[in-house]
Amino acid sequence: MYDHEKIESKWQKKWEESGIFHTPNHSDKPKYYSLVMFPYPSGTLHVGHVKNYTIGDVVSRYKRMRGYNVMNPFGYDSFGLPAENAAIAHGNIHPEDWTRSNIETIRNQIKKLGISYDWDRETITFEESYYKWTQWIFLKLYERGLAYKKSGPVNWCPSCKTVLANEQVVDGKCERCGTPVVIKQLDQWYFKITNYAEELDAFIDKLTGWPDNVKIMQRNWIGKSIGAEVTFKIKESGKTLKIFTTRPDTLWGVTFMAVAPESPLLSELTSISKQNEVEEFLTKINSTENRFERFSADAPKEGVFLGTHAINPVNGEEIPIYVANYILYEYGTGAIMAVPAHDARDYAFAKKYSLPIREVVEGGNQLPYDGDGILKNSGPFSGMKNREAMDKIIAYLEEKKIGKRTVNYKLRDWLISRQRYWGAPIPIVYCDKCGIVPVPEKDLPVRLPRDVKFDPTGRSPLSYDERFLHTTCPKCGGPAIRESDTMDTFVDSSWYYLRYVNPKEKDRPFIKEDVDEWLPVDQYIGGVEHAILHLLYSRFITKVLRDGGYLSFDEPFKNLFTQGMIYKDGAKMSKSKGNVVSPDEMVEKYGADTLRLYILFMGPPEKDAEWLESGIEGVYRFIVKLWNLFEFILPLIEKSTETKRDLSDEEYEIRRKVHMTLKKITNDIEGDFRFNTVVSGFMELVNIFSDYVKSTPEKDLNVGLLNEFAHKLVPCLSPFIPHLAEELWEMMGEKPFVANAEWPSYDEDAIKPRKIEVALMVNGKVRSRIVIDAGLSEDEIRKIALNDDKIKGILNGKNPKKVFVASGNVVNIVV
RNA sequence: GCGAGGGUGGCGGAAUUGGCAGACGCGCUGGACUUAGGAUCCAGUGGAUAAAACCGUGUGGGUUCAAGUCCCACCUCUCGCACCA
Repeated sequence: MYDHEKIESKWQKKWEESGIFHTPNHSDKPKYYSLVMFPYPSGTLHVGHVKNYTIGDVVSRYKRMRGYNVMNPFGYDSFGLPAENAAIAHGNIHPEDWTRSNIETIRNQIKKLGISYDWDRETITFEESYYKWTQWIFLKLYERGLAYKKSGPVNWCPSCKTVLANEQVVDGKCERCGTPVVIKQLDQWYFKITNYAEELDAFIDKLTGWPDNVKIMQRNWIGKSIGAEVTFKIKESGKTLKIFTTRPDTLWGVTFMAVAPESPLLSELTSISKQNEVEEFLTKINSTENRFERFSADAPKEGVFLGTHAINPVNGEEIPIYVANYILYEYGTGAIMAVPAHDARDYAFAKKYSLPIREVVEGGNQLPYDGDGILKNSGPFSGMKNREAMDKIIAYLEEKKIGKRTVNYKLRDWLISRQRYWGAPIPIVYCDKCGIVPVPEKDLPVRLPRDVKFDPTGRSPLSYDERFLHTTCPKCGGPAIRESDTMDTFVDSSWYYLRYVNPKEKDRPFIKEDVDEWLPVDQYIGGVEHAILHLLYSRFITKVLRDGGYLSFDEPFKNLFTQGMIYKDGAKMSKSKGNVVSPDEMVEKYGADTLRLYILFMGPPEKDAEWLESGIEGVYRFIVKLWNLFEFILPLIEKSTETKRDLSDEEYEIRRKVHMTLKKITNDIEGDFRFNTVVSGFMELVNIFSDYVKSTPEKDLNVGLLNEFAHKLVPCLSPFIPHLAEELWEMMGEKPFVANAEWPSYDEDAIKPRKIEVALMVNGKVRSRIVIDAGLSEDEIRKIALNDDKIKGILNGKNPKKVFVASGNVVNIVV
């Protein structure tokens, strides 16, 4: 009887006692760093997590069997809003206690899944020993001018009561809670990720092991565009107005200018007579009902003439300046030159306010036309192809000192302050005399006090804690006030994969030599939801640390795999919908091996999949079938004295299938993680042997064949169903652990068939089948095919036009 | 609107890259064993048909001895970005 509970607890204990999954930092073996995205311990794990960790575990165990020194660590992203909110929701229990108890639970859940983590490397981001170094990273950025404080418009979530980074705002709503975000003017800390925009964009090309969709998302987010900055003079004031354009070739088609409503230039560009009208317009578009829809692409284009004019530097024309709702303050210079003939938005605006439209690119059959063509009405550049003229026009602007080549990015700096309790305090103090002073490295960590009222109020809870707040200035020794905001959790998670290398290190975040040896991560596995946030931040922090001399590689993650989600009843699992599948229940009912195998069997791992109870039952049946098969054949192998026996044709074919399956599953793992077909390969093979054993009298069974099958199959099962594989391995009389066994090799010779079945087709339709010896020449096959009775009947004496023999097992006769 | 990836039985999904479509699993049908079956085992299962011929990979065309796979046009779904000048 297959008893999963007994087998699984037995081997989990043995693995733990023997410490076989502890990875030394240095080894003769080649290294392999396998990493899964660590969880927020804001509750218990669901089967979606199990999918992530199972894929990671299969990879780790497979690579271990392939002779690598595999690091497979685990940790908890345990600071931040989710944990804090959950703690508050559960009756104001302290976030630390809440999080710790969740970590306990999760750790136990994972141990029951038989994941081969090196628990000595476990890392918890809220612990002082970790966040001390998160603060250290802040200081390193500060030293290099990459951490700065500025006042400006920020995204504020009224429900979470904190600011959010741009990356955390989705469709104008808070990424976490879905509350519409409002814009506030606040003094906040930023990381200057824009300094790395160029490299973050350029190095995407080097991420050959990343899925394309993630790379495209990062590229879009960074939003690099090449163009020119052009300076227009203001006729009335004599001052200048700079704009950014990607289409300097259309400069001669400019018929008006437009500035963003938020632009600080607005007041000086507004003539006295227009002030009231402009005020009214601003009030209107900032009203609550218009505030969000204004930023949608299909909002109507609206604006007001400011009463002033710009002078087009290339042709001296006077053009009116407008304020317009479709101009984004944060992009470019917050002002544009408008070319209605060649831009749909400018066109709509021009139509609405009856502004002139001048075509300068010939090509399209209607306006607006934003494609390529021949320039006209464009002074010295008329008659040229617009693409070719582009460079010449920029050179012309530079020569006349009215413009220059410019690169623009959509990426904006990373806002890292949070007005919440559960995070790493920003290590800064404010001194009346010295101003902003960073906390010296020797004084780290700046401890997060435990006893504070941490309910969200809109201000950091630390700002009410007098004992935390008051300190002395590290520079002058005078009284000083601590920064009370904490850091975004994404700062914590942007370097955890480095800490895993030296998790216990006291004097530094990690040891350079070790990190340089282990990194980059060979395989990173997680959800697509982190395609921009976490993955972009981690790339950024890696580059910052590299430039600070703390590590020597450019990119943290060599290969990335994004697994699909598991749905239930057509929806994402959530507590509120009551459709969460608990791994504990499944482990109890079917065992961890079955759960793991089912999750891998559900479909291609990168695709979303629907959880079906009947599906896991099917996999459980397979496991039992496998168990029963081995219970039957192992005693036969044990008591057999038979040494070697020639294989019958049937046995040869079965053995061939063993080696073919071995080859197939090895390819499927090495290829694109096609674990679903690996599992079906196991099933097929077990079916074949079950049938063989059932249909053959016991005395006629080829024990050598059974023995080979067992010794080839069980190690292959080990990464997938590790507990059962260990148990079978032991039952076979082998020494533990099969987890340390070598990945079985296959014999190419055994894959060569003795006999092959050939499909005989006439005009592409199968009309007959014959079995022939393998290795016949095409001519011989052709002859046999034409001699086949059924074929002869169909040909009825006629001569075929042509006979194709394809890949040895298909013959097509054309008549 | 722009970008990416998909459309194969009742369902999840396979198909040495142009060579016998539907592997494997679920579900379903029939049978066996049973007091019982939502357990297990056996057989069957793309559609249509008494059976064969026949029809079948979103649609229409094309290339080829041969197309799920290649080419052209279209329909449709999912995801991401979305006034980025």
